[in-house]
Amino acid sequence: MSKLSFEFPDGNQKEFDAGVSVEDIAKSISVSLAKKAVAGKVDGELVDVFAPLQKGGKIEIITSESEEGLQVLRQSAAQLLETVAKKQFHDIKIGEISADEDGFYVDTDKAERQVSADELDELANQMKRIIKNDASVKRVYLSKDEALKEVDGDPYQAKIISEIDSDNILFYDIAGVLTLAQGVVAPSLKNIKHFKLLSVAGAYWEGKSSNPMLQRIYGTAFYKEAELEADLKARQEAKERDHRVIGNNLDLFFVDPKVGAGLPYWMPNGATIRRTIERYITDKELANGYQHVYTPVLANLDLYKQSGHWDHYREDMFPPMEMDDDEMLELRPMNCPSHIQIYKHHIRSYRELPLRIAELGMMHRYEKSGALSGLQRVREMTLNDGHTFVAPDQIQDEFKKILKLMMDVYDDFDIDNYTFRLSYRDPKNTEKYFDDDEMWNKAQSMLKGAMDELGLDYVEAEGEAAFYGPKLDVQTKTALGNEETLSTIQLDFMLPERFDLHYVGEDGKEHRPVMIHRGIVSTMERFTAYLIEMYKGAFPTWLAPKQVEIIPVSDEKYGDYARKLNEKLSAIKIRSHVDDRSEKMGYLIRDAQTHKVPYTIVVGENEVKNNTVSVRKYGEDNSRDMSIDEFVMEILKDISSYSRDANKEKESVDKVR
RNA sequence: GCUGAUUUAGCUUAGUUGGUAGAGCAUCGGCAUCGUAAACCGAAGGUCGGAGGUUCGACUCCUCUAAUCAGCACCA
Repeated sequence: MSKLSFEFPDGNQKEFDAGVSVEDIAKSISVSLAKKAVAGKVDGELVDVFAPLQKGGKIEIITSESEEGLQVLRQSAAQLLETVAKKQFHDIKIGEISADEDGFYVDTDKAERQVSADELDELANQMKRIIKNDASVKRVYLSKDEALKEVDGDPYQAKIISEIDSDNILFYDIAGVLTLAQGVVAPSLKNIKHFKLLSVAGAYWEGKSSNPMLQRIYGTAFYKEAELEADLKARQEAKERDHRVIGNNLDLFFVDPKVGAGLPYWMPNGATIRRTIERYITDKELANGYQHVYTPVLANLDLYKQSGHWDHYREDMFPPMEMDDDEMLELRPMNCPSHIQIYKHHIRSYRELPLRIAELGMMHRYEKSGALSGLQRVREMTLNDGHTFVAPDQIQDEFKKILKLMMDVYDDFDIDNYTFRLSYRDPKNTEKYFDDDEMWNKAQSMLKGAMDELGLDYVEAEGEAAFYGPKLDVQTKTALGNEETLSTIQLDFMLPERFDLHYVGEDGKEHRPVMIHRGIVSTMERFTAYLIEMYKGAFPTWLAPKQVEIIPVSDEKYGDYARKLNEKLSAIKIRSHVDDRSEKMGYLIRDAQTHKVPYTIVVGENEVKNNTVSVRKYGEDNSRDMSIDEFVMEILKDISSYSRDANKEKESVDKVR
């Protein structure tokens, strides 16, 4: 029998006979380790404890303590859920089942009616019964033919089996039911003590919308009760962070179904936040060499035919309006063609490059109804858009400049939880994109090269590019954990070609510029939603709709002092307000706190006498007495520094030089 | 768009064997003028998302439709 060599995490090497299992290997170290082992990991791949190993490599024994141990627990729970689902519904079909850092899921398909949320409790009870009475898991290996026979009548399982590259297919026998292994299951189910079935939702088979939709059952599981409870609590808290909830509570925005889905209204409070962001980013861009413009939201459809949007982006566009004189007008889905018109309006010299055109450009996209979500996904949005026209040899430099600007802006907003994603076209589905292999390859490698040169980490994703070029996307997560793109920088060789753009070079000849599309603070809608969730509605002073709430202890006696103070603050553009409603002071303070006003000022007898204010900052329990001038100094400094800690400044900007 | 669920006063929500709706907060009116998270009393406010149907009678049952939510697919 041949020998296999294994290397342990501590560097030790050991040899075993081929066909040895992880359990055997663990036993050779210690019996207690073998007992604790829930799986093994060979060369980075999880394996069942009992699986006969056919090749050696780096080996790790997985116990409940590790990340992978948790994954095994969840996979076990998923496989158990599959078992009870099969017992409960004899005609059920099973699609993909999976476990990850968020929990686990099992895809099901039932002829009559899909599994409903009401049935989750019953399924969970049956899972518990098996864990209690019959927790052992037997391994059964079937040949491919036997396996296909076993899952007869279930096309999804048959498809999965047919794609397995082996004639030795592992099934788990749980309580007398065979389930195809779609991951690694622990030796026993007795560790599944703390789990919860969370919800059901549709999910396309194999993730393709052309395929039938299955019913996905979501759940989660932990080794420790405290961890499960913490997780459930975190899910609850995520809902409290939801920008739609906060937006309603703080009266920031709303969507009226009678007016239209995905068409948000900004209430004065939300509008103030948006206006502050807009002023900030406009000033920032003007200071960085951008020229701000205004261009029409409507244009002749021909413009979007020439740009390629009509061919490649029509699904996301509103249908054109046919006018009396047969002209077709289109609501723009993107601003790039508009800025191209600005570029083309004059003959451009190489001396003007890079030419940076920016606009808070309103666009309309016909988003699928199911995609709409508060301010995160809407049908009318205003993008912090910018297009730089550069000579080919300026691409790298301009890319870096944009990235530096972006990180500078992120610092001002305290955004530090994001990842870079290089988004390429899908090589298998090229008809979605402009057809020019050479340009795609060039643009993609240029982007990658720039990122590598800057030494920044990124992930690469095929099929995420814009139809006209590859992009660098900045990916963030919403409160509910969904990934979304915030900022983006896109390289475009196509539109300059399509619109026959040129500039006059030093040599007096015409040259083709390259376009860089970029959005720094995303759309006003999405960015505001992101900030609401990030700050949990407690906006830093410079962004807060109301910065100061002044509360007189008694309106009759101290109201005048409060109003005079308010005038003084308002005169220097501090967003201040006197709450002179005839309510008890405690009530007014509570109101200011629940609305997360950064500064609450109480004025009464002492303050009037000493010409001072009693200041309570949001998040602090104690109030401080200070003179009015001291307070003005403090809040002005707070606003001008974007409410940042002085020592935190400029850290990430330095990363991009 | 798809699967499932939901839709009751401005907001949050109660209301199952079908007999035309209760509450808290907010609002308004009184009363109180009060030192750091909700004083007290009273009033007004909904025909139960919309349309159609079954029924003597529907918020409660059925059909269609719209929107919202979870997720999938799609995306700033």
